Amino acid sequence: MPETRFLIVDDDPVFSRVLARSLTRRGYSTRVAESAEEALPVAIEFNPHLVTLDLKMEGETGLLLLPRLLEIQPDCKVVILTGYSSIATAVEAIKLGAVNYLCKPADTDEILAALEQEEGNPEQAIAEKPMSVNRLTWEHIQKILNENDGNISATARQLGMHRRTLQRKLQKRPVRE
Amino acid sequence: MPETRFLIVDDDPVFSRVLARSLTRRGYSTRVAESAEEALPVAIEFNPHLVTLDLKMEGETGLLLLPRLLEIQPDCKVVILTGYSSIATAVEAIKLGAVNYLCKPADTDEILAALEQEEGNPEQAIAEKPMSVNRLTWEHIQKILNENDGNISATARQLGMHRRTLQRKLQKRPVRE
DNA sequence: CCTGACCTGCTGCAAAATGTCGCAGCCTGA
DNA sequence: TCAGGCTGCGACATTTTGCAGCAGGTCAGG
Repeated sequence: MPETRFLIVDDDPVFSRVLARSLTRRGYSTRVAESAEEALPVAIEFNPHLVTLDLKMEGETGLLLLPRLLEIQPDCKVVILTGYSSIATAVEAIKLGAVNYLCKPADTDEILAALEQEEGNPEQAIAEKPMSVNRLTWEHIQKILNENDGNISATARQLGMHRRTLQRKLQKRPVRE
Repeated sequence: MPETRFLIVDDDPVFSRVLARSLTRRGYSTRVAESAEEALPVAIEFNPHLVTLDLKMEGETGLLLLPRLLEIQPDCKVVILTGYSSIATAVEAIKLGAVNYLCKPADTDEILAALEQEEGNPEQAIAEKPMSVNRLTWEHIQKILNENDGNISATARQLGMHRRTLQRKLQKRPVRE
């Protein structure tokens, strides 16, 4: 079988290494880029079929890289993989052409499944429980932050909360559950 | 100006009515459907330009309705609007062709903004203030509390917050801001 | 009538989150 | 180069929580 080239874009070396090993063992040819800036040239040269892309990285965000990646490699499948997930960025990512959006931690099987999932299946189960207040708050913050292009000060003002507080909230993980 | 037809698909009559009034006041021609089943014939006859679609409804889910709606009206813009949001369904919805995905509670401005976002509308009258986190939280609490017939304990459980905390919050004002 | 299962209000305390100030470094447009 | 806006962060006084309990009330079944 012809090799399948897999590009991992993530600034967490530990995560990247583990994933890369796991993929290599499954027969993929893998490459790792540790930032959006680094990823672009690698993508041009490596010409990957599949990509996992972290959103929150040092420097440029993955959301900016995504369209450029697809411009270069229109056929490659990109799955977003992030620890700071939110509906707002998920919507953005899918609109920009990602084939799926996963929350870390995600194991290799999940990632591959997400990449291979062809068309949307409307079967999705809908959560029976309403969102927790914390979750709702997180989603709202992400959404407004997004609208403000990541400007924390402006977001805090609109949200009627102190910049310091927003800052602290953002450093934490999104609400699990 | 030619009328813009707006279809609201939601099984919460209170919500639908409020939204419909608000939209009518802004010059839209509105119709309401209370279930996915009911929405289809209405859509065929009404031929809407814009749609808000609730995911979790009695009977069929909105996610199943979405593709059929777009089949009938390929040009209409659908925004998903639900209180039971999740990243998984958000991804699905966007893949299936929704232009956006919002978490309830969302006000009329948000909904319209979400619908227009896609249009490459460079204008983007950005400014309407988004809801403050506190207000959002308050609205959400009220809604869940309502669904639970005022049962504080049950509500607290669903909301993932301590009963005592909910209790204290409820004693305070309805959020000044 | 008693009992168990829940709800509700309320008190106290310790832990965690927030509101405030301030400072220094960075950019950016004037 | 300067003014002004953003960002990260430290420190500290306040508030807001999470938790554990207690007493009373309601309701359904035994």
